[in-house]
Amino acid sequence: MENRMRIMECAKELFYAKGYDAVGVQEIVDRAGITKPTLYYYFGSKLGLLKTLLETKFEEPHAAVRAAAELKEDIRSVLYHMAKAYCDFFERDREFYMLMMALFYSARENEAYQAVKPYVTEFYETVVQAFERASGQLGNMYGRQRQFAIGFIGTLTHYLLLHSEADAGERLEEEKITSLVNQFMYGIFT
Amino acid sequence: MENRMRIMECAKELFYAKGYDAVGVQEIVDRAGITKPTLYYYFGSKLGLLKTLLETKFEEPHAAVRAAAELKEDIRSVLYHMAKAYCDFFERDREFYMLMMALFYSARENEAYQAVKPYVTEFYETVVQAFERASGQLGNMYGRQRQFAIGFIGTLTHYLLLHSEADAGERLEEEKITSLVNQFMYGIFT
DNA sequence: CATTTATTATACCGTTCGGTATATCAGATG
DNA sequence: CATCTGATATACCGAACGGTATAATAAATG
Repeated sequence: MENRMRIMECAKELFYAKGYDAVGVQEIVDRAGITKPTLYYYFGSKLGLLKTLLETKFEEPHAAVRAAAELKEDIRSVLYHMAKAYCDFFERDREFYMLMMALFYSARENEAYQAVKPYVTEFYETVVQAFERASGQLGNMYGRQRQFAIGFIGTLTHYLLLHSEADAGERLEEEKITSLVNQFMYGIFT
Repeated sequence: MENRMRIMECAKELFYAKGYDAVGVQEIVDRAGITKPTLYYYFGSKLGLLKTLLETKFEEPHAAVRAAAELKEDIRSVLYHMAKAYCDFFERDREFYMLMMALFYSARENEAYQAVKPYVTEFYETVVQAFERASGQLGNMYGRQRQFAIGFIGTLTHYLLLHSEADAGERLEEEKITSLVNQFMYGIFT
């Protein structure tokens, strides 16, 4: 059971750094200090390893975002809490977060994309629902809930992507999150 | 020379569909109806093929966005024209656009990411400069040019990503672009 | 103590990987 | 016609790929 976790951790690091397809099973087991049959004993296949990794690490952060999305507060507060939960997800395990994003943006026919898609879709629907619940506060949305959700997630994910690139190690400041949410809510003329 | 172009086209389709690492050179030459030495004659390596592909297909759309970014009009108009040029890029060759995005979101140590990074960075700086040029119109930006650029690009790219997923073939409506730009400029309370 | 069960390693499978040495072949050039 | 040059194919390279048959080991169980 200890090896099982070490394998997942090593796989995460390598998938993050080099990409799912570019990493060989041999490389993973070498880093973990075990041999191939051990990996196949626990996960059955390279893809099974990826799936287990996603399942294990996704649930908790997603629950946090969902909790924020379901808050019975005004939309400003909900958006802020969602953004906060999302950034916490990023902060808690940047490698896993970046790995998920890379997989989601990867080729549609690739098995790694197929594996991550349900998780990201579920997350995305959570945000759409938050906007639907806020219909009353936003005037007539004309069915723009999806568009808002896309803008919101797009702004956040893109910011985190470029933040992790530029300030590799630095903490994400609270006020930066507020500023992003404000920009999203009120636009750029403020 | 005809083979050269066919190889690039086939490579683009396969890289888009399955991912750079997941596609073998053999697969590319099979689809192009030629053999490996022909590919290596023109491009030297698999990575050389990718680099040539990016160089060949990036310049023109990027020039269009840069032209929009340098318009001497008010920021609303500049943003609209940039968004329009960007979406045209997407429309002209969705596969190539999606391939670029996938590469940019892929693992940092991966050679495919290294290959695409300079192009996306250049594009990104173009947008940052558009916001810098508009400083006078936006009040005090407090150095938020980068943040604005990130939000702008993030909203656009994310929208195109999910649009291409949902409405695979459908044309991108003009008014949708306007709506996105408005959302970005004025926020969601309108 | 004997047996079972979970876990791990040795050694190997056939296939595919990116890449190349060499030869051919067609068209242009002297 | 002879030669040269650009373009292409045949056939191959060693290495790495994902995956597995088999056996050993170690701890728990009867």
